[in-house]
Amino acid sequence: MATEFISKTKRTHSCGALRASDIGKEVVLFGWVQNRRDHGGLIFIDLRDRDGLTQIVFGPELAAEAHTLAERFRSEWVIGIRGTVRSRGMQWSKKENKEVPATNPNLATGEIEVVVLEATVFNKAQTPPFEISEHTSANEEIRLAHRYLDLRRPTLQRTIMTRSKLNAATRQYFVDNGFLELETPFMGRYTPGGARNFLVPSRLNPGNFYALAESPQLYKQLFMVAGFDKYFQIVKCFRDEDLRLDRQPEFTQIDVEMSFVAQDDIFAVIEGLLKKLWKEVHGIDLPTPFRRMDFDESMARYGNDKPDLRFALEHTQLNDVIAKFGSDGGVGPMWDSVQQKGLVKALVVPAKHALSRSEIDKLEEYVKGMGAGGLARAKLADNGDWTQAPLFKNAKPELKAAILEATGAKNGDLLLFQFGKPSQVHTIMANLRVHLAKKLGLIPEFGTKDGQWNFLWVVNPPLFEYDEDAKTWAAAHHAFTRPMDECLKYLEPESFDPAKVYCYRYDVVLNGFEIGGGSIRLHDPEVQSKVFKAMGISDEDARSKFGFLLDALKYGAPPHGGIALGMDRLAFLITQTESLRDVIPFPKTQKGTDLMTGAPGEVDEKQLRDLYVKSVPPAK
RNA sequence: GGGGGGUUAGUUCAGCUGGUUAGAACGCUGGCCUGUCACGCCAGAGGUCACGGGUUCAAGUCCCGUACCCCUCGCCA
Repeated sequence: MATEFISKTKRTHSCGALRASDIGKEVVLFGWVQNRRDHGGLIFIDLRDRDGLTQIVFGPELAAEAHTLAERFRSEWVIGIRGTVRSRGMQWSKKENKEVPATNPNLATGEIEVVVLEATVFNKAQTPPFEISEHTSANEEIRLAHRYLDLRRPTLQRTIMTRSKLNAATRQYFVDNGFLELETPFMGRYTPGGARNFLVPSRLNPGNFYALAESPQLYKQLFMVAGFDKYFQIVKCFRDEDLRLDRQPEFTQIDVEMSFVAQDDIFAVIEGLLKKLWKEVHGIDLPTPFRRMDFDESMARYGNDKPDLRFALEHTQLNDVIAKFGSDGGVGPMWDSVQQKGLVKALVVPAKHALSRSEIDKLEEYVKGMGAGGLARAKLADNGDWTQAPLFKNAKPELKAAILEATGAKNGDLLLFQFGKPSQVHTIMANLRVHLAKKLGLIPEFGTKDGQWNFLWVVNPPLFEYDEDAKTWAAAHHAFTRPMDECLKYLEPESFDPAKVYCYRYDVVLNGFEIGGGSIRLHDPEVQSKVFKAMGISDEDARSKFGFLLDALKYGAPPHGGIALGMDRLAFLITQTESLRDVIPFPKTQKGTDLMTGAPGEVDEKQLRDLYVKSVPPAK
């Protein structure tokens, strides 16, 4: 009967389509039973598909057979109905003390209902482990285990459909602008450096492994060498690193590379794309060009290279102030830190956000969790006294005055300090800043208030960073980034100073999340060789690691550069959801497992033998 | 690898200072109900208190360990 129904009776509308203008039409709807309200006589059912909800009504005298069937309907049964669209009846309003139209303003289809003439059941459903609705409160673990049910919920359906829209708009944008969508291998050769790779054993080549691409970086540069001067791809990438709220082991990038361009050209292309995406999804016009900030400035003021500019709570670096007074300042630990090439930073919490002592103690616990020794503080009393500030007990008044001047702190404000190893001080203060902003209600715990889209380009970072362990200079990002022309002299032997080499690298940041990053590449083999030399990598080393790319650059490589945007992060931010997992249909847990399929799982001994692989579980 | 939070009914949670038969809401099952819309009313079923040890006359509750989930530092060129 069900199969007969579906072959004879074709769907005429989705469950979100019908309006008052359709009244009188005979329609066929298919969908899931969201909800049954059985009045003994009349039965109301909200029928759901991905487009919305439509109220359908079964009356005993209208279609007795369908009504009898509907008495047995339960949540999530899949049914089909044929019926007539009609206006909803009148309803007695106690509030207004008169008859009012029984419309439901919460539904797009709330002006109408479909009175059923014929109904069929395609499938019954077990009672689901959680309610399939907008307002489910089931936790993520149970939802991930039944992801196919979670994906049936309107919220998730909307974000997944938005993602589809982002994909379509992205392709449209690049194609319209003359880009070619080209594909690159997932399985490639392992290249050292960067993220840990997932490895795939080669059956045909015993003992050898493919690496899953952590990005198409090298291939897209080779496309430039080959002359495909505008490339894009929406592509999966794989990185075997620890997961976070905004990191999954497999994720999607919008990968872009262009020839004959300078940094500004790439910015314009990406700003155009983001403008289009925000217009498409939110109907708003993002102001462009985006703000730009030097990497060094971002580190100094915010402690990282992805500052959230929706609020202030900026850092102040106090090294100069502390150094000016030296050991006379009376704050020994800070002076020691400055002498040991450490960093001293302060953050002012304005008086209006008054924090209790126990709240500040909680902040101290929070920063200790990141390895801080403590959280030095000074509460400025209304008379200007420094209270709760043991560190400053012997501090010179002039030093205190200088700190106030540098930070702009006023009576009633709270000063928080970190000092020590620069990278650690930056990280702790950067996280403290965001943590405080959430706690003080300056930004929401997650998501984005409408209109608060703070885009930013972070530009001009140093090319190298010093590797304390290896005692060498290493590429801060990758070795194929072009140094700024005015910095090239610091690669020459007579004025060698890697710390002063800045480069054409850029990150695009939105509300504290890095949504993309790229660089202008090194296409000149001579400069490339100097860069390797600065890192202590010989030509032979470089050749053995990146030989094919270095070769390619010698055969007439055009100047080129590119960027990759994190599609998942973009989707997560644009949909204002809580986590990347909300915009990935089948995401993995923090340990990289799939709670639905049970991946990763064990395999047969024979499968391992075929691959010449032996499994050695960790000793307990 | 480190720090923090969590795990009690199908779901979300409460369960105090260790003390009789572990509760609530929603959901589920049955009944009643012709204008509801997260319908309403009545009744009922539903528990390996994550797992393993330990302390105790007595453990959901205290201690130790393990597993899993979440946030985070490290890591992510």
